[in-house]
Amino acid sequence: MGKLERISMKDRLATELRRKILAGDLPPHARVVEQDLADEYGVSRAVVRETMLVLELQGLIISTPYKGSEVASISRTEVEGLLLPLRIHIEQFALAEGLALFDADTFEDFGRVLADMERAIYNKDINAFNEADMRFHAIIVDGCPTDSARSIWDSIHPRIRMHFAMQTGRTGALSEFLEDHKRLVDVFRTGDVAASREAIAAHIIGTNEPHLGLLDESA
Amino acid sequence: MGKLERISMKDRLATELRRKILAGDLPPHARVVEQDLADEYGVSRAVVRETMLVLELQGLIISTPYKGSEVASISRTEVEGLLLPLRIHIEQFALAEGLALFDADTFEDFGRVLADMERAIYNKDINAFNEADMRFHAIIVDGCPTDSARSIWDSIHPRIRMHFAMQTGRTGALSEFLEDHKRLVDVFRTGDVAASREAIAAHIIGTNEPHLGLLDESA
DNA sequence: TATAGTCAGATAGTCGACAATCGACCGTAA
DNA sequence: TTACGGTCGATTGTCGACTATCTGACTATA
Repeated sequence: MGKLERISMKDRLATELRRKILAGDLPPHARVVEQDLADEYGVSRAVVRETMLVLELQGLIISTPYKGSEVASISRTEVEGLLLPLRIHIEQFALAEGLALFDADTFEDFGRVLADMERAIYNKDINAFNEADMRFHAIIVDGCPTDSARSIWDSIHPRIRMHFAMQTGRTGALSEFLEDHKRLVDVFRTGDVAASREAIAAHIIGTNEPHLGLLDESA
Repeated sequence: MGKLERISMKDRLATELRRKILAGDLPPHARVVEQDLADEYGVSRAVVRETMLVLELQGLIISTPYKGSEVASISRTEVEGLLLPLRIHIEQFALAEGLALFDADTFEDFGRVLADMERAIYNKDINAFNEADMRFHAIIVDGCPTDSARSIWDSIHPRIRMHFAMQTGRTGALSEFLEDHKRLVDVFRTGDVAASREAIAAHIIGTNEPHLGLLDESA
């Protein structure tokens, strides 16, 4: 068993709950009770509380003192007006600072993610595809030597993903979406920072703006 | 005693520690031990841990599993390339969404902050001035009906403030800085969203860019 | 001497229990 | 009936103790 990595219960639980929220297993406004989660996952409430705090600061959970917590709901206004522009800026910054540091390992990572995307398309597993998409962009942000980039990205990105997880119209365009990522990697390989910044912005806008037809108009 | 507000120990401790960090009482790389804080403030380690988690997600603390935590240090690159642009975008968004909702109460709040700034200048209390400055911008962000604006602002702003707290050259220009805020409020009163967005961007850039002379070149 | 093994102290990770608070329900009286 | 006030269950806030892990020092051995 590859037990090399020592991950705290808090982080594992946060990952699991995030997955559930993004997959729709925990829909917006679903009530979340600390003790229930503690029982369900066999951990203490202290762990659950720290997990909830993380998710709250990432905007996925809203909690009220002595009353409880519930899954947040994200509005279109905040995604399009606030979160997406912030995300674009972060990823552009990460490329400006980090593109020159991309090495063979980095592009191997990209390759693995692209392969996972293909597999997800073959299996028609949209959650797996979304998870791969998230890892794709995480590689970009992690490629930057400035740690806050990843930290801020983490606090913004889940909300965006959650918003679009509520949409259903994306499935039809998955293969086109994959091609878009492949083209991005090609641009990165050239090492051209300005072109890469342009490309990532166009990618994020193009794959998230509803009027381009990748997403439907519901919600 | 005005014990109307019911604020959790976690939040009170977070505020206190943030103040200490920003005031320089806890300088970058200072070691932070949970049990010591628990003893010092007479709370349990659980409270301290949740506090530290908040500060870590806000980028003021770096913690390593089983090893401990220390106060973070912020680089000029990340402030100027990442944090300031993000902050400008957030406050512009908040004005776009919230300016129309500014009412008499809002401007009373601004008035109180401006008065506190004058008092701080009179007392030559730069920490009090900075605290008032933070409240000034918090009013803007809170004026926006989109909650994430404040939540993201909270996760970005402390780092910026921390960076400039390390600088010393600001004192001489405090009165000019106050006038800048007064002019901002005047623009807000006109209700002109575009002008307000312009003004806030100019304000943030102008009061933070070192080359304008408000700050020295050290660090 | 140099290296590996062991131990002890410090510190974070986790846990179960107690205290505080909230909201709903219920009884009573005007 | 309706408003008021008390009780009670559910849930979060806080605590002290136990466990796991890390680090550095000490020791044994080649």
